[in-house]
Amino acid sequence: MTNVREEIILATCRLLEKQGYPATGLNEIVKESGAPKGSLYYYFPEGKEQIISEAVRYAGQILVERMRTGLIRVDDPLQALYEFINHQADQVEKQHFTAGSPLTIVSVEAAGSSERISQACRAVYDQIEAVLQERLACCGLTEAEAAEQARLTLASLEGGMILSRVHHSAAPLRSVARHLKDSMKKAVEK
Amino acid sequence: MTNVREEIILATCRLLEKQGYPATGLNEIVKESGAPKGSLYYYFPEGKEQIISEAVRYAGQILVERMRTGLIRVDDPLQALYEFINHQADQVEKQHFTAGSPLTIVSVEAAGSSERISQACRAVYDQIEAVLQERLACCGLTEAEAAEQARLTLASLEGGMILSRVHHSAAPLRSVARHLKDSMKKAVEK
DNA sequence: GTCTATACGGTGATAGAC
DNA sequence: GTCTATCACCGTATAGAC
Repeated sequence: MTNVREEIILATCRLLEKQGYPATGLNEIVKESGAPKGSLYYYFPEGKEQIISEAVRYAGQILVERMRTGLIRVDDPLQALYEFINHQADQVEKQHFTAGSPLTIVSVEAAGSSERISQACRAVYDQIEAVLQERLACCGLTEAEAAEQARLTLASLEGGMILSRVHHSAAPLRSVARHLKDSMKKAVEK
Repeated sequence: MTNVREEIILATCRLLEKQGYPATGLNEIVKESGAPKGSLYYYFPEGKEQIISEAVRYAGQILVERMRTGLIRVDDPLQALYEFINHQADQVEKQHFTAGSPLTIVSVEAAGSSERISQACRAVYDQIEAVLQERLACCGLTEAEAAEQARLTLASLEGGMILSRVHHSAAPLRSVARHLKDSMKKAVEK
């Protein structure tokens, strides 16, 4: 992958987190990336859908990897998850609450308009659930229980991101972190 | 409020749930509403931001009212919440997973671009939290505990809506409903 | 209140020179 | 690989007749 191509993807990711899919124009991407104007359709001959799809995959890959490594840095899975979400809250706070990977916003926007982009989003979500499930299975849950908990964790996380963004405050995300730790601890102990 | 004005608001709500804020054009609103072309800027002289803001407020009002009445139809607050979320899941299912009030998508999209619309979204979220908090307080929680649970419930709900939309399945939302009932029951009993 | 016409800029996309 | 020019279309918004 050449440098220019990657710059375009990175710039697209940044713009998507802030503005979403329809609001992000190709001209804007060119400007933000600093790429030569003629390069867009050279590297992405299938146009906007291709660029957005690849950006979602790219950002998703990074997020999944960050989760995977983050969740094994601490022995206790629940404590690890707690710290990971709080770390996410720190990041979002630093970036003035416009951040959190393009995933949330793009998946909602593309659900009805682009099957291609939707599919890219779904793939990332599935990976995230898989990572969570694998890590939560270490708590002594059955596979089905771990899968269920993973999905619920993901839902809370997404909701927390939204509320933090809307309220311009990291508090909702931190509430989610605390609550998930406590409630799952009880679920495991029972 | 004249009929035409209301039709415009209603049409805007429908389009917003499907497509979001930047993807919904004024021409599209005119067409969808069946309103006379000349009426848009007559009823909404401040343009697009005004239309969207009012649509968010309108849809939010309906949602809040539906929650309020839904949550008191059953004696047990937790059971009432459970049934309400499942009812939402039914609705979303019927509308091919493009529905769920314009709130989620617009709040995320407008967070960085329109303070006016953002504020309208925040106001609705605050009302929803208030309704939840009031109802959950009946479980014997302190006011602070009820507020915290209300926020967490809202986060799970939002996340569940997103996942259901992305997966074209009501399952995530139903998981959220079940889990909230169970986990809060334990929290109350302890 | 509503209609038509239009201004003006932006959009995604393509063609062809270099 | 990149640039420039250009396409047809869309967007929001406004003006003025009726």
